[in-house]
Amino acid sequence: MISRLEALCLEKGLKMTGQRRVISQVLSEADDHPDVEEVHRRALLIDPRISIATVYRTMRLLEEAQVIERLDFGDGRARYEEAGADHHHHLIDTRTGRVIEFSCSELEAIKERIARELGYRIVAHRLEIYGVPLDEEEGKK
Amino acid sequence: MISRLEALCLEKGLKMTGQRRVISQVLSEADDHPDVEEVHRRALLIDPRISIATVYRTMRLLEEAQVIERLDFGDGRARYEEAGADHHHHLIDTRTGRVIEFSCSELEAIKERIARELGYRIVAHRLEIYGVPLDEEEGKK
DNA sequence: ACTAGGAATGCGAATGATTTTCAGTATTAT
DNA sequence: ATAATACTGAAAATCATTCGCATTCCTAGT
Ligand SMILES: [Mn+2]
Ligand SMILES: [Mn+2]
Ligand SMILES: [Zn+2]
Ligand SMILES: [Zn+2]
Repeated sequence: MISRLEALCLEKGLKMTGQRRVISQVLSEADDHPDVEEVHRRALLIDPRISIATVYRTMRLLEEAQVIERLDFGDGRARYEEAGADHHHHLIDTRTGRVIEFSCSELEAIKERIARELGYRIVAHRLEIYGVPLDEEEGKK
Repeated sequence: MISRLEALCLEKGLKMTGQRRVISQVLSEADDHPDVEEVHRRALLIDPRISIATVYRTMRLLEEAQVIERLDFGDGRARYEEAGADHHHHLIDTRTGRVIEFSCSELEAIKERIARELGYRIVAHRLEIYGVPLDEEEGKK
């Protein structure tokens, strides 16, 4: 039972160590956007001798290998998610920290058009929406 | 000759010290997106005894008072610009670091619609495009 | 399976941006 | 002018992340 990410690492010819296998598994099983500390915490449950430095190194390696994506939700730390899934963006509930994913082809098209009009080819982009639930608002009135 | 930002600070009832006056002036005169070090550098030209700690404190104060906006272009440090101007986003040239501002009401409308559909009211949002010039690409071919 | 050599790990120290602490100083209302 | 209070500079503290280095682990070649 090798994880999706482990398979990807093998394809890319990365040396597979025990800790990389564990971290790959953690990331393959994650359906959220964990930060490094959280990945480390989950990795320790599988193998209690993985150091945080190795998690940092591995996250960077996987990011450079394009198998995971680094996100930034405005607090100081980097969040990660498996790459390759459908392109999407995030709406962050500022009250609870809950993250909702969304995608919108119109948005992507407009963004492409804007870059083209400005004479640029897009190499990356980021879009995040921070919000509060509408129903909580009603409650206040 | 009090600067725009100084006027805003006075309106908000902030205590006006020499260093705040200087930093307000620097920010009022800026037409780019300086980071804290750069604001400090420019402030020192006006008054050479302003400490970087005070610049950090004042930037935070001004941000909380909503007279400036904090930006994040992906490198580790915060950038700032005067708030209140027309809402816009940024395209960052990854080769040169050049920043191009743009705005697009369609984009804003779609973003509002998405949030509403997800049951949220937007309290903040960010959109940046990172790109490389099209003409440089042609040159390569 | 065995081994050599290069790469990866764990630990702690180093970094870089930002914040905080604290003693001294400036600002504002009286 | 004075007192109360907020602000400042300098250095220490934080926090996330990276690095240095001695040790250990893979993997290709035997
Ligand atoms: Mn996601
Ligand atoms: Mn701008
Ligand atoms: Zn997109
Ligand atoms: Zn916008």
